[in-house]
Amino acid sequence: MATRDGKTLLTRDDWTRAALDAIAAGGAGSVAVDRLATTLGASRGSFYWHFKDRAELIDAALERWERENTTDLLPELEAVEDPRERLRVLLKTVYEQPTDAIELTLASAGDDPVAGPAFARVTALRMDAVKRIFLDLGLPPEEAADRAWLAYALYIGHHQLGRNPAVAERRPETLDRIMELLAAR
Amino acid sequence: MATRDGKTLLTRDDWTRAALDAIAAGGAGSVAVDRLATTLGASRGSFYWHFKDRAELIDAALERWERENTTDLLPELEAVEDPRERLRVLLKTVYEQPTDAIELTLASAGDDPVAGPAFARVTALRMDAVKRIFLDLGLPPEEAADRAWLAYALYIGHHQLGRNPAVAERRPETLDRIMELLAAR
DNA sequence: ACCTGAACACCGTTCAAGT
DNA sequence: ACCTGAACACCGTTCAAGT
Repeated sequence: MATRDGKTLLTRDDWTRAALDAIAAGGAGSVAVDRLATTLGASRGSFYWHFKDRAELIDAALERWERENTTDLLPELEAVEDPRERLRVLLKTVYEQPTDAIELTLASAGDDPVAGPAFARVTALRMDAVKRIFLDLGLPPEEAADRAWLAYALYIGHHQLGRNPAVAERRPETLDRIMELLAAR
Repeated sequence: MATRDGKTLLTRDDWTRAALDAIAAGGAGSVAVDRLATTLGASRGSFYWHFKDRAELIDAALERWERENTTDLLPELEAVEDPRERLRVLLKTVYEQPTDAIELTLASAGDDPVAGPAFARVTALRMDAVKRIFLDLGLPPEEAADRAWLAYALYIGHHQLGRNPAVAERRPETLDRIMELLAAR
């Protein structure tokens, strides 16, 4: 770790980690170069040596999250042989975990030039995994694709709805019935 | 219409309409008092005579949208007697209409102090209407509530996913199969 | 009653100058 | 190679002063 006058020099990674914390705490909108600089004990100017601009910082942060939360996790799920069980594990995990703020940032990203591409990559990987479940259940490809869309839209919508306390009260206590419906032949 | 030195005096409504346009064009984040003032040919200071702050402006804009897009529209849907047909009409409308930018802003609002309450109100009204469809189809209340959650989460997720061009390509061409699944006994 | 204009704070971005 | 500090633009908010 390089230093100067007893001060630790900052790395690109330091800024990225700080940005990811900020996103988790308050969404992409709350990433402020100014605030991060103060937190890290550097000047705003310093930031621009490591990154082209604010967008590049957010992109780097989301890429890191993507690796840790999707690319590295999917193989674990795919290891579950029985497709019905795989669906159950997936829904349960999704349902029980508190809503991840970064997940929501991505979901709201749409065609945003910064977060949009990250959202598209993550969604493609996951929706394929869900479709495979339905294929393994014996459904024809078209039907499997439809249900993957339904299931993934449910996932996104579920977390979006859960964010609002008043709305969250309407959430079913158990996903059993929904799970049955999704897996129906 | 009051004037002074040949200039039209602005009303609260003028600011609200301008804000709604801005939200539709770029989400709530793109509502800038500064820009609106320039557009309307007034100073920023003038704005603060009509509104307490920026949040109050956005709230007023969303309330207007809410009236025009939910409160006034639901009775029309409820007029459809046959619940199966009512579901079909609802899904078709939702599916065919291009994604409304304000709809997305609301969906991403979560527990945001400004847009959150508007989101909660709209969601409650609509989810009740969807639940009534399933009740009318003869499902028990619990089951009807579950499916209303599923259907509404699908709605939210569908539009969220559709925003991203790469993701939107995976959208099923027809909702027929999903409609069948949702309406299944 | 409604508006202006100056002031202050916050933040993104650039850049010459420092070590 | 990495950082500072000043500069500029953009924007939210306040407020004394104007009509």
